[in-house]
Amino acid sequence: VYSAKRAVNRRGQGAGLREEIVEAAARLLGASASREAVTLRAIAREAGIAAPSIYPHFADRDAVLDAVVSRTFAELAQACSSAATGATSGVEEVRAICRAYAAFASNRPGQYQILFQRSPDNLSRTPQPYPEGIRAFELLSGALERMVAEGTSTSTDPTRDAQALWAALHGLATVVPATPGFPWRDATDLLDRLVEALTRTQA
Amino acid sequence: VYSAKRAVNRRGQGAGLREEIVEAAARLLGASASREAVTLRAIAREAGIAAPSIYPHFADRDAVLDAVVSRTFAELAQACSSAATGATSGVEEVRAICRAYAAFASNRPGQYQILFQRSPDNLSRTPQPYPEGIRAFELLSGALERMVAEGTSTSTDPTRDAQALWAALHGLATVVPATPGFPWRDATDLLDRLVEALTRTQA
DNA sequence: TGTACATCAGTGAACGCGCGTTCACTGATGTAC
DNA sequence: TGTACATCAGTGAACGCGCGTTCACTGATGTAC
Repeated sequence: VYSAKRAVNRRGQGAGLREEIVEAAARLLGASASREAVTLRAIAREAGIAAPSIYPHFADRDAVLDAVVSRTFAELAQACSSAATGATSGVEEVRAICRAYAAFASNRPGQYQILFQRSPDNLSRTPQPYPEGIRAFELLSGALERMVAEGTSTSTDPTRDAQALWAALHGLATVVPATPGFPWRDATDLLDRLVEALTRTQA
Repeated sequence: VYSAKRAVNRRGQGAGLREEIVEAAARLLGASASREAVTLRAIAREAGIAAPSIYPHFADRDAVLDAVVSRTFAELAQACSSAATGATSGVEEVRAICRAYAAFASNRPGQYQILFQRSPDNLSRTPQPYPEGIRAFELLSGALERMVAEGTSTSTDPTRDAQALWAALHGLATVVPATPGFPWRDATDLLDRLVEALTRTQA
C-alpha cells in the first residue's frame, strides 16, 4: 500500500530519489514526533517506494536519519540567520536568534527533537558533532560577542554564556512538550525571562 | 538464559516481585540510557524471571516504565530535598537544589532522561503529570519564594522564575550528553552561570 | 497428627507482527553499430 | 534509420529476529478437616 504513485526516475536521475527519501522521513517525524516510528519501511511507504529501494541511496536506516538531522540543523541555522539579519544591535540580534530558535523547535517538535537523540548504533558511529549544528551555535555566540564589542555586555566569556543560553533555550523547547498537564506559564514569558537573565553580564 | 537464579517467593509474598521488576528496569536504563532497549523481555531477563511473570504485576510494558518514572521522580525529589535541608538562606537553598538536580541527572542519565520521554502509547494515556515530579518542582519554587520573603529577590512571579530555572537546568542536563564532541565549557561553570543569572531579579 | 485440596507464584511454548536487510529479478532507457 | 544490448532505477519475495502478549500448565505452600 503506497501513499503515492510515483514515476520511475529517468536514467541518470536516480539521485533524485535520495532527496525524496529524506523528505519522507522528515515528514514522518513531523507527524509522529518519535524517532522509533520512523522505520525504514515507514519511510519507504511515505515516499511511495519499495523498502529495498532505499539501499542504493543510504547504507542503512541510521544513515537516512543522519541525513535528516544534517538537513534540519541546516534549516535551523538558516532560520536563526534570517532572523538575525537586519538587527540593529547585538542585543536585538541575540533576542531575534533566540526567538527564531524557540519558534523552530515549537513548530517542528519532532524534527527538533531528533537533532539531540542518538540511537545506540550511531552513538558509537557519530562521535563528531554535525557541522550544521555548530554553525547555528556560532550565530548565537557571535551575537553575544557583538554585544561585548558594543559595550552592552561586559562578559569575560561570551562563549560560555552562549552555551548557557543555548542549554536554557533547549531545555525550554524540550521540557514543556514533555510534561503534558503541568501548569506552565506562557512560553513567551518564559523565553523572555531566560533571554533577559542570561544576556545580562555576570556580577 | 537468566542473569540470576531466583527462589520463588513464599505464599503471600508475591508482591515482592513487583519491586524487583521495577529495579531491573531501572538497572537496564542505567546501563543503556535508551528507553527502547528496556523491552519487557529484557526486563524479565534482568530480573531473572520468565517474561509472562511480569503480567500479574503490571498491565503491560508501559506500566512498568511508568512505575520506574514515578520511583525516579521520587528519588530526584528526595535528593533535592536532602540537599536543601540545613540551608541557612533561600539563596543557598536554591543553589543546593540546583546542584543536587544536576548531579542526579549527570549520575543517572538513563533514568533521568526517561522522566521526560513519552511513548506514543502512554502519550494519550498519561495526560496527568506525575505527582512526584510536581513535588520536586515545588521544592525549587518554594526556595525562590523564600528568597522573596528574605528580601534577596524582588521577583514578582517566583513560580515563573522557578519554571525558567527548571527549564534551564533540564536543558543543561540534556543537551550536553546529547552532543558528543561539542566543545562544552566545564559543566559546573555552566550550571553556576545559569543559577546565578536566573536567581537575580528581573529588571 | 495426617492428608486432601485449594490457592498462589511462576513457567514454557506458542501466536502474530513489523522490523532491517538480502537477493535475484524486471522493465524502461539510452547507446553503439 | 533500425536494432541488439548494456545499464540504470526500482521491485517482490523471502530470511531471521526479537518483540508483546496469550494460554494452559506445574509445582510448592498453606489450610480445613
